[in-house]
Amino acid sequence: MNKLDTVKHKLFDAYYSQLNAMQRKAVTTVNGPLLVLAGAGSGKTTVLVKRIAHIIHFGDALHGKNSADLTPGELNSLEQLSQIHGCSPDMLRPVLKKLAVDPCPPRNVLSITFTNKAATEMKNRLKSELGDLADEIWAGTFHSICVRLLHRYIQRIGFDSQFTIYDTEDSKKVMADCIADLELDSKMFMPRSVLQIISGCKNRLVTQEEFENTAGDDFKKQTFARLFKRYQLRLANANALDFDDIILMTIRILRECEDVRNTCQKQFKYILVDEYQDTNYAQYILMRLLADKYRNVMVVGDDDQSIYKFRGATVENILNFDKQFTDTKTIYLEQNYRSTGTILKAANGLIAHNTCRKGKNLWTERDEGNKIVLRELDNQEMEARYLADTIQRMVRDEGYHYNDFAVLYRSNAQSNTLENVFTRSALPHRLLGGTRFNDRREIKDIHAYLSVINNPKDTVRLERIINLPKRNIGVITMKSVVHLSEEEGVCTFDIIKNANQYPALSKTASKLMGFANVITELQEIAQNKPLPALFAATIEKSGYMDMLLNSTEDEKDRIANVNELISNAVAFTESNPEATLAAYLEENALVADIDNYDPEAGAVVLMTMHSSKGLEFPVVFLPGMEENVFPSVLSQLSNEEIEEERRLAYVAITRAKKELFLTYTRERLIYGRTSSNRISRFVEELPQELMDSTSAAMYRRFSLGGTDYQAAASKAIETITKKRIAAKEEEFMRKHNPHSFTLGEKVIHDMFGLGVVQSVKKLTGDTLYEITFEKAGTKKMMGTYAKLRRKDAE
DNA sequence: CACGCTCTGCCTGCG
DNA sequence: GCAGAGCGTG
Repeated sequence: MNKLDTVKHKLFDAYYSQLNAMQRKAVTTVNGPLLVLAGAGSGKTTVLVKRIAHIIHFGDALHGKNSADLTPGELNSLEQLSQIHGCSPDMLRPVLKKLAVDPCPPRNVLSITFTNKAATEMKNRLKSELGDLADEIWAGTFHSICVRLLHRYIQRIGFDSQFTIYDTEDSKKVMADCIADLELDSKMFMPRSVLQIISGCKNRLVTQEEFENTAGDDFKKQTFARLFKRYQLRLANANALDFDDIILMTIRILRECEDVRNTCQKQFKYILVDEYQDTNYAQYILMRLLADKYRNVMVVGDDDQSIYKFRGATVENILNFDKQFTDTKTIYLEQNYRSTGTILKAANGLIAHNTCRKGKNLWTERDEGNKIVLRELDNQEMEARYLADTIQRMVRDEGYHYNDFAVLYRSNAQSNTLENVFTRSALPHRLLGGTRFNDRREIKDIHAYLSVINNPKDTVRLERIINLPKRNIGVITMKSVVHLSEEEGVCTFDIIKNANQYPALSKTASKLMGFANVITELQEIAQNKPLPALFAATIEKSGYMDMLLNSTEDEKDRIANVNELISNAVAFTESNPEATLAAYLEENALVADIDNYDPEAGAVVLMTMHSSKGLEFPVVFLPGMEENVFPSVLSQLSNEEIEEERRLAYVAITRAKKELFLTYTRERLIYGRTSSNRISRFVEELPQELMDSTSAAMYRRFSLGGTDYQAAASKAIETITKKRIAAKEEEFMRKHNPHSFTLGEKVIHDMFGLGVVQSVKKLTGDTLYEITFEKAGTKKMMGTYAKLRRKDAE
């Protein structure tokens, strides 16, 4: 190492004296692919922020080649500076800037996070680190970044740049319509599950055609393929994208348009992705497409905190990163600044039971702290009371505040009892993750009006509001409207506007046109007046407010929420110079949560373990540590799912800074019936010496008493459910697919008579059967062409 | 076309 | 135990 290098290292070590050696390494390694495996509470956000600042101020100052214009005198003065201790970063920065190698303009840095919450935090911290420079950085969620790009380029693949974004509920509505279109049994094909399959395809970049090709003669798959196609068609007609499409279309543009790809690749010289364990395949491809020119891509994540596989995340992204990007440097951040030694040991002990992991061991300089408390309670009511009492006691005797406590549970259903008991005990608490403001019915309704005003092609939203308030326009009328729109090739709104021109609509024409007039009138207001006025007019002229006011039920919450929306419009107009309706709707489509978790609120916080990711609390309670609750019954099928649950437990445990309480009950109400579950395997997997001894004794007793009968019972239930599903599928196949037969089935052929299926060989697009006929011997024939009928043997 | 009754299926959840 | 869907009736 030459003198300059030595001096540089010393100076940067001083500049980053607040960071540990590994964090410093992550911050200063800026060129080339970099994988940072950051354990819980290891200061990864700090690393991300400092690294971006480093890239902007100094470029690759530490490892790049400095232009050799430092005089020996300058070098000496640098060396002297490096020997002074306690130089503040503000003093060092101007000096270090002279050593900068290709510092990067902020507009060429792309920082991707998963949630809006994380994005906001990132932006705030960049702002305080970099001041106004931060405004130019491309920082946001995958979706917000893609939407920005789509606005610029989506017309390149034949879409209108004024697209609408459909949320999950809209998508469900579209899918329900598709299922109805194809006259399918709605019990066989539930919108939710079909959408899950389509989303899975999109996440893995499987196209409709590819999916269709793999379907073979599996009728169910074929039907999914048809629904997939129909769904996309309906979206396209409504000029709408679902959440997955936002990523997908961006990829399509980058793949298909070389010039756009080149522009983007040049634009994003440095790319940083947070929570990389939560990315799916499509997002990986997107990142690749953007990063392929410079390959300056850093991903940060923790394979042990991957808890979103169920929604398409593939932990393989983080596990394989170093194989996908050659000469990746890997840095482990294993020093934890959050939890006590005991809590960390518990977390390490638990996660060690997982097999598929990179392997990482968190450590801390903090002291051991208190043992983990485990308590058995009679039922969920007692459990909630135990939590309330313990919290009250700790506030009274140990100087804690209410906002020091978090209660984390596996499923939202558990929150009910907790909330009731806490309210009764006058314990200040806040419930997170219930119905979000934007998900409330009345808010969705008004947003639907606004969406239709903005994009009349938006049939889904149109159907939502056309009879709300009641205008006596029913499903039948809308069916014929949709039918006409398909026939005439005009959008549904145009049909409604000119309803009197269609004989089929003669009965309801005046009602339809009345509705169209309201929308047209509001569209004019949208053109000429500011947003708050438009919102007020929409609420009035639609008759929505009157509907609420005249309701027989108490709707004061809804009225308040609707009025709140007008204040939102005022706030939006004030903070956005270009406060168009389109901009408002777009922001609201992407902002899923007005997540105002306020640590200062002076209240105990209740939320799911999932939504606690990224947060920390001095004291954490984990109620419901029972098999079939946590791990959930529904995840007991495969080891993979159990490992994901275990990671969830790891996440939950590592939220705690000082104290951790685990509770389980002898009995619990699940789906309205009492059940008794044995203690969670995750409790048994914790090192016993870390547990509070009094409770450990109790635990052993219970554990020995409780055999696997419950597991056996739930297995049985699962088998029954599976059989029921299988039976339904079978019935469906028989009904819809007369050319498909199973092994051993009796069939009738027009010429050969009665036979038995000997073998089934699936070919692309058809199936080859070998059938032994009573009279004609064994024949091979294709399912589609042979005139085979099923012999219903009952 | 609206209302009320019965039946079913149920986790976690970012955009 | 509860919400949402489906079905039958006024």
